[in-house]
Amino acid sequence: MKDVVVNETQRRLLDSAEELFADRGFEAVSLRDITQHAGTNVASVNYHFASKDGLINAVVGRHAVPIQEARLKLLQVLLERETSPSVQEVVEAFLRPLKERILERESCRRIFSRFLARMMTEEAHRLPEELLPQCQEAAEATVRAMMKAAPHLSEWQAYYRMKFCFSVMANAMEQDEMLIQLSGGRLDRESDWERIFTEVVNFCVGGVKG
Amino acid sequence: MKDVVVNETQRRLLDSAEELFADRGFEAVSLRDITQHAGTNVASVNYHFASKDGLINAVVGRHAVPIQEARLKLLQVLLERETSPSVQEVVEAFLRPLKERILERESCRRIFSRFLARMMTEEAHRLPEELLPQCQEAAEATVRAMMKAAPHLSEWQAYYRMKFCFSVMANAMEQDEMLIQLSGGRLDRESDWERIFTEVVNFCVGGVKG
DNA sequence: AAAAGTTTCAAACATTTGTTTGATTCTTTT
DNA sequence: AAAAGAATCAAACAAATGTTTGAAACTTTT
Repeated sequence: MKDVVVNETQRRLLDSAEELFADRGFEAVSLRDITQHAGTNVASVNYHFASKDGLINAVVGRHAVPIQEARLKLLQVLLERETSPSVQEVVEAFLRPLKERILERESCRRIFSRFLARMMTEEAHRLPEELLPQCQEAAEATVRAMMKAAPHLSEWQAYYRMKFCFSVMANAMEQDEMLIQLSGGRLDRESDWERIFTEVVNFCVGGVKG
Repeated sequence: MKDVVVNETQRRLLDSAEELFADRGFEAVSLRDITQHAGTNVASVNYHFASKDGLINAVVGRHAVPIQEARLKLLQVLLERETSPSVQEVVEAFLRPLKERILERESCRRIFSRFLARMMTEEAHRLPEELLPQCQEAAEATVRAMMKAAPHLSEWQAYYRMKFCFSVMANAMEQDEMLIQLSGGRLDRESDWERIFTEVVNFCVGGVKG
């Protein structure tokens, strides 16, 4: 996963793709939409990223890589500390890096939300190989930290609860469109991300302690 | 949402579609795949369900309608009772009907998981109109019951926590493919649904109490 | 049994999509 | 400045998809 962008065209393609994907979803955006927005030729995507899938993975990777790095760093601090971490600390180490990134770049929220959903709509629910090792590493660290914080959990339980935490976070990242629709207008569009994140953490901490 | 299937062809189409969609996802399955599997003509889908989307909604609706009915019935019992329900009771009323249905018909699990993900990959994250009123009704009842069980929650919080519960349930319903991949084989394929559901409820109860 | 209706069917339609090609321009190396 | 390599481009490719059509077969009503 080399995230070094050597070429200006590559950067423009990534930026355009990110913007359009975030807005309309991966399938709804054609290569022609992207290249037009980026002011390049249709062939440029295949030249620089091998395929549309390659482009999607690159767009996601640009966020995922630094997030996973930050996540791992925070978790390692907790793991190397002599005193056991609290559940709250583990959950925050797991979720904060994603939250921070979203604060910096709003499109990251919608890209991730769409990317995760996309994994589920496809035939097999699999992470792209380029991202897998880092994800595994972070997942293992999270599980280890979680078991240190809540020793009553089995490894199986810890994996599932990590997954649950991630589910909550992922779904919280979605446009709240659906919640507005479901509440029939009782909920307005005014939910700021900071406030939602607090709810996410509270829910997950409660859940992990379960 | 008329779920009365008058026609034999309609039933065959729904059954075939459900099987194939569950296996491969909505996009990956073509109308030709479905009609071939059902032994009907390509045009039959458009004749009986107006469009592929109509077919998808009908497949989902066949499960969603009875689930929402059961959910509402359970919640109404809790709401009409003089003593306040416990959080556990509310969470179970909310999640059990879905779980039971999945036990009866396994494909329901994968269909729902895929359907929800599909909503998120699409341009706007919206429920189909046919399903909306029932979903709203059940959502409102859930929120009311949840606020009765945990009076410290605001309406805003209750809506979000309901959403979180649903997220956890929905993601738990996925193939655990991803978790196996993430754990690098430490988790085997042996996670039975009953056990997972218990975890889901525990997590959600902890989360709602938060 | 004729008429009206519903349902089925083979075939065609109309687009759209990601991808490849092969020539051309630009950049770097020798 | 010549040669080699990298990047861009217009155009064509190839294949799949949901949808429509209009006639034929079947069912129900009169």
